[in-house]
Amino acid sequence: MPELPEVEVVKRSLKNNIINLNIKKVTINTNKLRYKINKSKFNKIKDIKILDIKRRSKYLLIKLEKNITILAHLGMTGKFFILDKTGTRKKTSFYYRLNNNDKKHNHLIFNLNKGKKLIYNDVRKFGFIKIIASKNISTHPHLKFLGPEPLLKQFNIKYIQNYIQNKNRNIKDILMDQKFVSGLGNIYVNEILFLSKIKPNKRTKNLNIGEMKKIIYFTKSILKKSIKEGGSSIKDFNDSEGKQGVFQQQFNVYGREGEKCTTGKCDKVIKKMVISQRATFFCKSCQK
DNA sequence: TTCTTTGTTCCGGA
DNA sequence: GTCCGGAACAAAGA
Repeated sequence: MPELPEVEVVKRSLKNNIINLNIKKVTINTNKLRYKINKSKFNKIKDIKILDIKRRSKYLLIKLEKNITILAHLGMTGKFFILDKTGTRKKTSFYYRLNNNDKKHNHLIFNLNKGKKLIYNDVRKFGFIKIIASKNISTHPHLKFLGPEPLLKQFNIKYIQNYIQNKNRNIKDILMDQKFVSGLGNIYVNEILFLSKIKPNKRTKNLNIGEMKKIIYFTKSILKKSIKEGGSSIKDFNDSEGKQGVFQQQFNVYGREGEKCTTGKCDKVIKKMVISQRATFFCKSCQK
């Protein structure tokens, strides 16, 4: 369930660990992830240096020399981790929920110089990795229609007002729509609407300015907080020793069906229902 | 065996 | 043509 903050955390970790290394060889252990893997394209990235790592929405962009970019999406359970030359997993923050012995789901292995390996592991294979031309990134089908990054200034009141004009959708649906704003998933949208005190099935035409302001404020603040904490939408975040992380405890509504409302001013219980095809948690009393 | 989980895409009806 | 909601899809664990 990596959403924007988790992908950002992975990006930063990779940036600290593999930039300026060369790709020596790529071992591919599966025919397809979300999409069929084009093995011949991966064969062409031998002896090419990793220049930079970027993020757009929930996509990772590993920029290589020679106008090549590795485009990766983690899907539900995709993760990257790094092994050093002794085969020890590097102590970085981005390999949650990973069993050391789980070689079965190590689908791609990038052998780098200095004996390092970058491994893509994905239990459910809903993620994907593609090789694309760097110069075509903004027009690539996966990226072309993405809405603004929620942490940038383009995500503001005027933008929201303009976008929802003449639309009759519920606010949860539109926040999860990557064309409207890119990078939010089910978990963060549940949290944003709880903090904004707006019911998830509220029609966007019934939102007032104050509510839009709250959505913007809490979207930005919760994403920033989560990035700072190292990514929190992972249910069972483990550190390198396998100890459970503290972050999964910090959701206010997600996964809290039947528990007392966490505002502290309300004695009602968190309800769960399906809205926009996804598990939706909310407080009937606090969210209007 | 069925249900659940996710982001993304596609399709039918209005 | 456009908008909206629902279904489908991927894989695996409970």
